[in-house]
Amino acid sequence: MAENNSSSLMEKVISLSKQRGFVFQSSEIYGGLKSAYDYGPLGVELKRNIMNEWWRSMVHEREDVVGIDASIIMHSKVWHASGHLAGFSDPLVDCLISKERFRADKAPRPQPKDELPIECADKGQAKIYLEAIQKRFNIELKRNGKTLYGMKVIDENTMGFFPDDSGKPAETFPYKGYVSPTFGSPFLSDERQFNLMFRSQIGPIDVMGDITAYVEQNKELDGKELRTGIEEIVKKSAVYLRPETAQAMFVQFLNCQQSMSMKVPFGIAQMGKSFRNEVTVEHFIFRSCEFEQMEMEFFVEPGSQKEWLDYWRDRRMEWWQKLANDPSKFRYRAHEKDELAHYADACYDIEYEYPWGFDELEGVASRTDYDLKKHAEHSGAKLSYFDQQKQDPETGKNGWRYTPYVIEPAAGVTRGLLVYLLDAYHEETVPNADGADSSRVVMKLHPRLSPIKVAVLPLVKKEGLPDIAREMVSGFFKAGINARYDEQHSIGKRYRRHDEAGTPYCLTIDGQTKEDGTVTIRDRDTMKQERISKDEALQIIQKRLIES
RNA sequence: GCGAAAGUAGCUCAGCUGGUAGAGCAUAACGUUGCCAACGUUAGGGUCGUCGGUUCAAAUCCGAUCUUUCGCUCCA
Repeated sequence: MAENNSSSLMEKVISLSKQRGFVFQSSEIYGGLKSAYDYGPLGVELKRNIMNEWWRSMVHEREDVVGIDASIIMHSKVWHASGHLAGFSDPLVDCLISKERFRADKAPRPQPKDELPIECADKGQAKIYLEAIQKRFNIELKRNGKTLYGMKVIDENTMGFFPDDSGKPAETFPYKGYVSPTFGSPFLSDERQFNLMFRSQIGPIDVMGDITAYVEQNKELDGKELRTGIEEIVKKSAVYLRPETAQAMFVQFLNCQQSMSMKVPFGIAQMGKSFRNEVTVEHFIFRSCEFEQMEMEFFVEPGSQKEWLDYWRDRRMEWWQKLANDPSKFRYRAHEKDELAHYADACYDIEYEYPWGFDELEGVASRTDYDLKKHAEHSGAKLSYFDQQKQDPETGKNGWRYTPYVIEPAAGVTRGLLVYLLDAYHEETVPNADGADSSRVVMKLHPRLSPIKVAVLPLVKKEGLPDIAREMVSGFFKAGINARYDEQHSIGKRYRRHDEAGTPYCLTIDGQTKEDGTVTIRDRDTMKQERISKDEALQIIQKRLIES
């Protein structure tokens, strides 16, 4: 088998995705929309199959997990309680010279009397920046190689340009208290809020009307005051697209627990779309603003979270590996303390070795009781659990009321789809009809993930063979198996086409079928064929799908 | 957001210094063949990402913009 060059594997998978109908660029005929993707005829099947497998293993096959499907738009108080509305808007600043954008709270903070050298990447850049500063601020900094100097912090709010050693500034500027991390530039824009959640307005009356009226009535206000006023108006009817599906499980914790009489430990699972205004989008469908998640919140007794964290990490790892050709490409990595989100006391990332290196596929986090407590606090609901069988560890009395701890396996569907496309892609050298080498591309998707399970192919388009094939196809449909009739082109070409689509089995109807009622079944991976009875074909394929 | 590269037929690409677009594969039809990318004949398909500028003339030069890829930054 020819080894794939990993740098071009991504390109090949993207190209095949488009050609075979797995993934298309969104709005392509209008020039495409930044990092939004559509799932094509095969992609939608693959995505659903991944999600169905997840649902089956996480919900159907478990007595201790129930599912929900919550709305994408939730009460905006949910996001206040979860901390998303605060945490989502980080103040960002642009360097006016280099155009670098960075987070103000993470920037270096030179103190009064400190020099403010601007370290450029090279001499050429230094010259360009020198000119830009001269043009914009009308001061001529000194240049030494790739460093520009002459700026100094005077006090907390002021910096100055010191052209000589006299100690007197030729010009002073307001100082923001920090400089840009890469160049050390103190020439910065104001801090701006970048909302990472998608905001919209609910209600039929456009909020622009209220804003216009407000602005007209408050013409004397300055920019900052106006902004605050407008924010108030907008926020009144603002709704947000969920940035994760998890919050719905916390908010519906009591309803699920009570309606289904669930006893801790138990979980609530959900699959669906989430939305984030990512700062950067990258790697095809790996990170995009609209994405799909498969999340489960597993509620456990306080103190047992470590044990359950390990349990779910292992279960999830097994699941990913079971459906892949190469389990060695998966690993898990414990988060460092400084990497942990504010709500977590431990976290594992399940990572996959993508063409650009190991990167996240699923996070298994121990979220403590943070979320339930926050929602209890903000909503006034009693989001706790009463266990009659247990003793309260503090009072020693029978019956224990506590806020459950939460273990959260949160997987990206879209990332999973990318992983399985990458894992499935194989190029092989196989003999052609004359025995010479020819190459074939085959998507070795797990049969249960394959968009099409079985292709039924009449060897020729005549002698009644198409009728037999179509009859078999409808038999598969009745059994709930996605089959496909295909009569275009030579038989060899049809096999190769279904190799690329990842179809695991091809049934071929030939002249002998009419004589003895047998067909050939061809295996995608081995390319081996056997003759089986036409009437047993459905059973045989059903059996292989279950056992695979 | 910054830097670099790219965008020409469904796909992969060619098109040299400006002169009104080509190949292979793919697609469709007919014929022949009949088990691993067959052959023959024929056909369809591009306002060269978009907008603007220079020019007698722009796929080609210039500017802007959108999109993609890679690197940086970011990823609560």
